Amino acid sequence: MSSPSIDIKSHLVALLDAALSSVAPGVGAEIQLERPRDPAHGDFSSNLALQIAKGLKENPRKIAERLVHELPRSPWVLKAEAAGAGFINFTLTAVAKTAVIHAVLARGEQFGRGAKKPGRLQVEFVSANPTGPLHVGHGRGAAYGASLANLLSFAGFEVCREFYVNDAGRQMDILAVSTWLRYLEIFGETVPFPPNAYQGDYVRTMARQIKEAHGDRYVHPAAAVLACVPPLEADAEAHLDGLIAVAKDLLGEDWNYIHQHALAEQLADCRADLEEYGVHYDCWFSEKSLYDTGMVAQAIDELEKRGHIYLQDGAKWFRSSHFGDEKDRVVQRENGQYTYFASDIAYHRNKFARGFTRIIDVWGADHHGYIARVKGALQALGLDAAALEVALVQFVSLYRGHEKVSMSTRAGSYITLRELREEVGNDACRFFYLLSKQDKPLDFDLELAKSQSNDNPVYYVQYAHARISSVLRQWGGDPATLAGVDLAPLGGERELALAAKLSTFPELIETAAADRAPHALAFWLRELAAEFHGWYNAERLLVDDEAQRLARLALAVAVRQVIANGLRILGVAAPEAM
RNA sequence: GCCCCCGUAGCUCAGUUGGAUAGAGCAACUGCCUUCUAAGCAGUGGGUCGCAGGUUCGAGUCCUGCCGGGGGUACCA
Repeated sequence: MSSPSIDIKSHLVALLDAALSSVAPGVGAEIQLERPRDPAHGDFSSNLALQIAKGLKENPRKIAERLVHELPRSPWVLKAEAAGAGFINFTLTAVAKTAVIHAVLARGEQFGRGAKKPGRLQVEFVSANPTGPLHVGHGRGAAYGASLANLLSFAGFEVCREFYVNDAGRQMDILAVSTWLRYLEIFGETVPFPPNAYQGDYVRTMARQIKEAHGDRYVHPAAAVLACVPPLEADAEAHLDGLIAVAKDLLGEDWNYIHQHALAEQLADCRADLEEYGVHYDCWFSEKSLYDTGMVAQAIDELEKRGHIYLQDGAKWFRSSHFGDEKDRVVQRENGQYTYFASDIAYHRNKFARGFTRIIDVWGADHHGYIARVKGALQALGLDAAALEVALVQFVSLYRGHEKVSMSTRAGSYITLRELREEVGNDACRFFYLLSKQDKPLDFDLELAKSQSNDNPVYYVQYAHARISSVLRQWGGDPATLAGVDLAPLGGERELALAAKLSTFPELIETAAADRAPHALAFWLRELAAEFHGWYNAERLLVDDEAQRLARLALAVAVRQVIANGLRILGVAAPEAM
């Protein structure tokens, strides 16, 4: 059933309720209990007296004292006292605090897992254009999204992790034409490489691969390519679009091959990168498939049927301004092509059609302007827009020392996620990202990350896990046999505090999941590790007295288990030795 | 101009949805390894919570207005 800590909480509520009906019959109040920050304020605290003081027109401190006086006795409560302005602080007995150790040992990996919750939930994250390697900004979205999904799953939700592949549209065309131009270069048919095409070396790599596989099959004279393309100087974007048009024309069916090859290469690289980073998906959803199956057209038709589409200047507009957006938006251009927004409408409509009851989109902060229009479209389609949550991940600014590293995907001059992982390490990387809330801009100093990689907080947490493992090796016994040991020898302040900390784990999972805040878990684990290290330094675990030794080992194993459970959610390894 | 996010210790950041004397890590300084891993521990110093009002028993937290930083404001994705 529920965790011991929650049982104790409801137990205390019952005690307070009894006292309340004795002190102030007929006065109703929602009894709140919280965990005080300051250990001097006990294990639980209630502001009940402060809440009812106004109605009773009495000094809250006096009410608190009377409530304390009327509290029924309990074997779990060591001390209850009025404090401060009128708080009632509870200190639990050692038995109540150490009970959690047995719970942890009994449930193991499942300790802290929330009860199964109704509904199906989707977390969509990263969803980067497969037009080049992932960069450090994606790394943040990946760390956040993956940890959030794990957290929600552990909290009891059914979760589907999804990557939306933007495999349709202009950006993919630009990648394909960039590849082709590099390919032509190899054969001496040099077309000036546009500054707004993809500059990265990986484009040259793909060009070489195509040459090795198919020789000169795709070569056309540079003069023919440039023949009827608008000049670069006049309009760089028109020039690039002209090159794409010419490429499609000259290559015919072969264009699809180059397009497909570039897509497959980049997507494979992206998947491998994320896998190495410990980020796994249940579903890779293709944007192109929305077009192929007619879902984009259907979604726009549906909007049209509902009367939310109008024609202007040859384009189809969605009346999003009627649904909270600043202005109306084009869904189908004058030239007949659908906009990105159109496929986004179809995509989100499809998410609902697949039965998700809660949809969490993790987007880069630069997309925040899309929230209103996407929600507006859902509403216009008669869907529950409130079921869509958007978590915005703010930008990562990369620094080398004091110098800001400029990041441009097209220019190819950026630090990739892979480079970052190699320099800093996967575990440190993921943990570092989670040490700041995703909705705040992050300055990531590479020099600092490297210099700090040795005392990165992640190692602090992992070290606690390794230390306990090491002690267990020295002890030589089977940790499983500790499940039923007598915990009475545990009475030290640090031991009880550590046990009390463990008992907050299930609550932490609940609130962190509800807040979509995996960073709260990272901070909590650091606190747990700190309490353990403090205890470890103050007391010896492998003492001569057997009863005490076993009790301490049981506590240590429980700590190790909870650290492992937490790190697993964050996608960080829990090493047996360091 | 309008919209969104942010402003907390020298630096990087938390702050339990309005609670008690605002906390960590890093950096600085002082101690602790012949005993289970010193990637550790114990301690010291460090604050006008951007500014000014307001709401109430009580504000870092909620409201309004300024100041400062970032992002957005396309028939791009």
